[in-house]
Amino acid sequence: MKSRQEPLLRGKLKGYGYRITQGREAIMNVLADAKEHLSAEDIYIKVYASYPAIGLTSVYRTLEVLVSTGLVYKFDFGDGRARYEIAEGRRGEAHHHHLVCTGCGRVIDYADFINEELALLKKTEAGLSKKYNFTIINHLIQFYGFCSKCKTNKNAK
Amino acid sequence: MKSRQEPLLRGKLKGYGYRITQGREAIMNVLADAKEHLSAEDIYIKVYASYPAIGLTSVYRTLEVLVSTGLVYKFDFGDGRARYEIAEGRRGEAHHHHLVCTGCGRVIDYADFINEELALLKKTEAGLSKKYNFTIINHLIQFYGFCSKCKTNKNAK
DNA sequence: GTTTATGCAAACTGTTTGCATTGCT
DNA sequence: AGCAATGCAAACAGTTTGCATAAAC
Repeated sequence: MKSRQEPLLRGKLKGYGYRITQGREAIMNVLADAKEHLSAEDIYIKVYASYPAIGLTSVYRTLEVLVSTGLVYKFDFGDGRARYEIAEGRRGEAHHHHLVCTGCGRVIDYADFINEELALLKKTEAGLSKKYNFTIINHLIQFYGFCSKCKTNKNAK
Repeated sequence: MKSRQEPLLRGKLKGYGYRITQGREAIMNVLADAKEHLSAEDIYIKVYASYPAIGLTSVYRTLEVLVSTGLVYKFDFGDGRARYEIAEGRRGEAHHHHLVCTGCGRVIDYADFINEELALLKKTEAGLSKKYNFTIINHLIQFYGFCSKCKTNKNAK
């Protein structure tokens, strides 16, 4: 079921002067196919299935490269474990932001109001960039609260 | 120079049914007086100065309580160490968001466009809240990029 | 007096690093 | 051939936890 046309990241990474290794290729494929936000270990496990020679260290090092080039986003949802997500999905899937449940840790992607948000962000970025002489590469918008399940059973403290 | 009127958080914390201990009081005072975003260890050190009986563990535990009640915000700027900031400053200081330099880790608070941002956020929150049946408690907006110093010397990779 | 909070030390967890080896190009 | 990337094991850092003691209420 996994259609794998021209690998998305492969060419870009190469363009930055990095070598394409089996491990990196496998990691990029996992990221390209991922529907959810994956932790480094999630990625390691998925890659391991098709390429058992992989090491967790390489996953971290490759992710660092991908994040630093802006090809992959790194998120922190507050559970002490970073999550990674490809910047541009297979078909340039809609940009989205996150709703993070502090009760159970569930993360909901939303794209509602995203156009308005992006319009304002663009304007804000331009202003901030000028005022603070700051080159903006990326942004992060997250809402925290309680999801439908957790709002009912707020017994747990 | 530290004016300490009616402690801000004290009453609120008590209202939640928590006991007011010397350690907690000292922590809350440090947070109330803080101008910057403090890490748990920063707080520990500052509290230690006036109350050497404090333990780092208690700092963590108190912060957890304060964050869970919404009295204090917890941020992650990507350096693997959480930062804490009082939700409402001494005089209800202006709400702000962050500009995070991925080069040197510097964090700039900005309040520009904040009204427009807040207006949109409010609207977005209302929509999301309804659509996903999600109770929104807090939000996080951060821009990542390179500050004036780091954009010139991007030698370091 | 009862219960919550504390400090200490040890445990834990995710991530990073040193180094000799492998494998792209 | 030459240098970047890898894996392994060990180091690391921030945070959490168990437990007996102390302090709020």
